[in-house]
Amino acid sequence: MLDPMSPNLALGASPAADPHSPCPIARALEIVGERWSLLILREAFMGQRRFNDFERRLGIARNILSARLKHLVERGVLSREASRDDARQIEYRLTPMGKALFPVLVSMAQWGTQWAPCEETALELRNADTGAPLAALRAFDADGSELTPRNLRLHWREPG
Amino acid sequence: MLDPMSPNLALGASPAADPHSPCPIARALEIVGERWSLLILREAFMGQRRFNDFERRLGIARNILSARLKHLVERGVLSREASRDDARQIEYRLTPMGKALFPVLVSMAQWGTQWAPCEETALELRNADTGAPLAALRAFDADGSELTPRNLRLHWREPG
DNA sequence: CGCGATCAGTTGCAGTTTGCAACCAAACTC
DNA sequence: GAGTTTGGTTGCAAACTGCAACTGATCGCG
Repeated sequence: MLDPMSPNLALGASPAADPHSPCPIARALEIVGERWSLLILREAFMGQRRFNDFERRLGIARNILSARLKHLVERGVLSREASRDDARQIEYRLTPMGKALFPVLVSMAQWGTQWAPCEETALELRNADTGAPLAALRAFDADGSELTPRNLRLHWREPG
Repeated sequence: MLDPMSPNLALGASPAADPHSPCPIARALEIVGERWSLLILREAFMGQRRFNDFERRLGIARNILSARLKHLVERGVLSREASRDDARQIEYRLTPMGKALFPVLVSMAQWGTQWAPCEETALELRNADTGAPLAALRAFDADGSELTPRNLRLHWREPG
């Protein structure tokens, strides 16, 4: 499956979706990087829980939805449980692992709003208490200083 | 291509990669949601600019890399220019649109580090000036109040 | 200039994934 | 117990991915 002698195994190398990549971005993509996965999670964050609702709201093929939900459940992003009211109905809910993906969706939504504008962007991010719109995501380091793209650096750890 | 009468065109409906979706997340995914795209951008943020370097560091097939770079250039995420030193070498660089994707990569890297841990996570996010590690992304609203997952709400805009 | 090497691709083909539509079984409704 | 709803599965066609081999422009060197 993976050839350990491959020159590609130098740092950063990975098939597009390797769950054992040293890169956390690649590992995240193995879990939520397939087509539709993040849109399913968007709906989950907006309160949807059921197969038919995901299907209708997304316009996704049923077999694909089935495969994605299974994958997300296996990876621990969603939980799967039959409804108490009606044993036919399966409820898919965000786990803590799934809820922790919120910043990923927020950063994508903000980027899409700014850089891929549309006649009508219909998704809004607001302070639920005051209604104030979301301004921006900001990064801080362990000392509490704010980081900008200029001084926030992404790099491979030196071995040793 | 798109049937305007489709019941799926109720809010939130979209093929997985519809550039005209009212959802900015879907529009973002149309641009950077294909396999490999975010990993290519990771390398770009780490300073890579050339075709052969992307290929070697990612272990990606050349035709796929070619297609992804073309797509990212067409969408405005990367610029493509021949090197002044050597006309064979093409330099792919992040545009402002591309640089603005940094929070997406950061949020994914943080999530992957926390929820898809590995023997050795080798990607680090640090304050370039002090070396302090990144703590977290934080969201603020237009009034300057900090937002948490509890009071940051994602919802469809009411029409009208 | 002429020759081989390098760079950024393209092409052909096989295997995988996606998507549509039809089918299915269990559980609820009446 | 017949029909409906829910959450799937299956079969098949089309699109996408990936490997390997090929190409065409440019470069460095003698």
